[in-house]
Amino acid sequence: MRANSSAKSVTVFDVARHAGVSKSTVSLVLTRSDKVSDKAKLKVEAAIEATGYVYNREAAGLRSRRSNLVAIVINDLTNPYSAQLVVGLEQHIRQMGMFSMIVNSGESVDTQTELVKNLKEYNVAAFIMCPAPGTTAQWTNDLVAQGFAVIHIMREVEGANVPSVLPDNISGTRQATRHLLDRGYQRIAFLGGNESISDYHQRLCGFIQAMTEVGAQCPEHLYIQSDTNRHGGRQAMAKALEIEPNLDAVICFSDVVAYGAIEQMRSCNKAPGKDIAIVGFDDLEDSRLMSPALSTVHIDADKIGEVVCQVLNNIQQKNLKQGNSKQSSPQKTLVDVELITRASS
Amino acid sequence: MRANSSAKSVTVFDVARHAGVSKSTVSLVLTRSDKVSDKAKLKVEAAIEATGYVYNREAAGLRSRRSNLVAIVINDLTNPYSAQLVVGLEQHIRQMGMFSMIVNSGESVDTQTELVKNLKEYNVAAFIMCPAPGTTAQWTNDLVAQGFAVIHIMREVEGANVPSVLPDNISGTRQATRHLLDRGYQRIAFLGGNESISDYHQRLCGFIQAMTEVGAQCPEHLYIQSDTNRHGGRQAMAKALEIEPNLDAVICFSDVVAYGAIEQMRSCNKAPGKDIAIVGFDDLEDSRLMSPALSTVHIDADKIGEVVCQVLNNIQQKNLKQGNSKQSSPQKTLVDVELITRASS
DNA sequence: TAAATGGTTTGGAACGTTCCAAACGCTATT
DNA sequence: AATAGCGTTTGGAACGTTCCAAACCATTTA
Repeated sequence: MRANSSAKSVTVFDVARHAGVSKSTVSLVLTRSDKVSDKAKLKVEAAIEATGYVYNREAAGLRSRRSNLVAIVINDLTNPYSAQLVVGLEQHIRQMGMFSMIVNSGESVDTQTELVKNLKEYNVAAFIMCPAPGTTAQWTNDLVAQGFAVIHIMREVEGANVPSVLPDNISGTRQATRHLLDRGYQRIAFLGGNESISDYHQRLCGFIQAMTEVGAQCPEHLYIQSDTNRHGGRQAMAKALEIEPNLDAVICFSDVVAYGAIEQMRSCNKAPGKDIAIVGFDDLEDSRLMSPALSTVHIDADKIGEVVCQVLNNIQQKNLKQGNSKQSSPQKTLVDVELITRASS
Repeated sequence: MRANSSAKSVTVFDVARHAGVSKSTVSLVLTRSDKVSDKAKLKVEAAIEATGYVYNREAAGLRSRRSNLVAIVINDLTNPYSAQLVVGLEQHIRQMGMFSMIVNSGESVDTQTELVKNLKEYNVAAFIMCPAPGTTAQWTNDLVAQGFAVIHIMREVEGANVPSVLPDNISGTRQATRHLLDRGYQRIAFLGGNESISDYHQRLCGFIQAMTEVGAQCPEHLYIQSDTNRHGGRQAMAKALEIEPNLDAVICFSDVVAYGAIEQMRSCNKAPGKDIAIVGFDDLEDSRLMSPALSTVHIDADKIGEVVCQVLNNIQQKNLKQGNSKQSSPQKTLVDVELITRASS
């Protein structure tokens, strides 16, 4: 708890007295109202500076019921792509005059529930979340019904009535697969990912689409699920080589999975990019710098942040106009992705 | 801004009516007071459940001036070690019944200033921060004087009157250097890091201590500063090899720097662990999984979280007792580190 | 029986802001 | 000179909680 300073804090009244105006005028300046004269505004601003006044958002929020607090509920901060995404989001949110706080569910739906419950008490305006596996449509829709703006990123929840912003996963793996096929690779595995998350289905779908488009047979025995971390990548690669020792290429669910797969290749004396081609997904900075550099599907984290903010803006506009007919149209925005080919394929 | 639900929100009064008690009794239950009968408590809890009441922390904070919001101001979320640290902190903070929010300064002191200014408006109880380079003692002390609890992690600010929790950097690089010397390496460089952050000095100091302890000469021309990311590591390694082509070992400021250095070694056809031994600092998960696995100094992120919470508790106890004699004793807690030797050395 | 005790409960005031409707001060119009 | 109009300013009430001192009630004590 905050230190209980006996010195009472500086309030609008103090500022008002110092500026020779009323508290109401000070409030108008604070809320950037346009119906206050420039003269008054200057006086008040000077008084704020002089008194060391700090705005009390608790009091303001209590009275106005408004909030400019946005919660970013991320699935796993230790995943480098998530971190990158969050940083992009943060910047755009700040640019639109709101304040963002980050919390981490660690892929646990229970933690996520607990966090959101707490955040509601803080009167956040919006939840931008990458839903943990197991998030239900019911729970999500309840949140919306309670008047919170909710936007899903990276993942969708079937039946949830909220807008989502996603990379074009299907296009990404489709491009990657086409690329491998064009280069003449034949025995291709799809490594990593997990059925409980929506992007897995989409990325796998792109793979299947590309395969069927060229009339190749889909190697269902080579869809190898795993945890979406480095260790999972190793395990998936090991299993793939066990099933098909003559594997000549792999598409990975993510770059991190690819890193694990590469480690595993190396410990089997297979050279990535030479013996086995490999393509990732995300385009982490490391993928560009490692050797051999990893071919991968680039997702523009900054662009996602931008789109999320647009969507957020739309929701707020709509809420302002329509009052509270919570008929949100759950649009889905796909952000373009781009295959980057490097030495690994 | 939060949707302006015309349905007025459920308040303590509604709960009180539903439970057949007064609002004050409800408040006592909410604040977990022990001076409320079990019977009343049960009735109120049932009413809370039935009415769908959500606690309004803005109102509560406005009246009580208390807060259980802790801000974690991290220097760089995209740095994997920072992310790991933050996750550890978050867990411990939640365990002690407080709520933590994360914000990212991105190593920019201006962003940091802006963020903290905003956070003050939200009445946060404490700032746990890894100060951005350029953070001044004056600014930090002002923050303390305003009644906020401040704890520095990972880095210190000279002259700042706040407790800090740090890994034992000196011991870490000292152990690492001793290890290399014991193994017979002679031409050792110290790669990465930057004078503007306190841990650089400490880690370099450990290196120098170990060298002088065995009577070796300190290779000042091989202290090569760089950005603390992968790219910096590459550059530093390149420079080191230019200065001393017969280099046989390097100590890196961090694992991430080591990753970059390894890439650079490889593109010069030097095998890490064979031609040049390399040791990192942080012990990221990747370091264990890569090949050759990276020797490194392990920092226990979870332990740091634990210690930070203890320190936070102490501050709060003290503030509760002493009222507001803000005579904080800025103790410094070193968390033990451990050298992990692997194939890279 | 009356009074003291000690644990519970309670209503009113307060926290610092925004909202609202009324008042103000100025210029332009009648 | 009186009025209308318009932009600016203002005081009082309200937001939902906690604090506080007083009231209550069931026991125990005198």
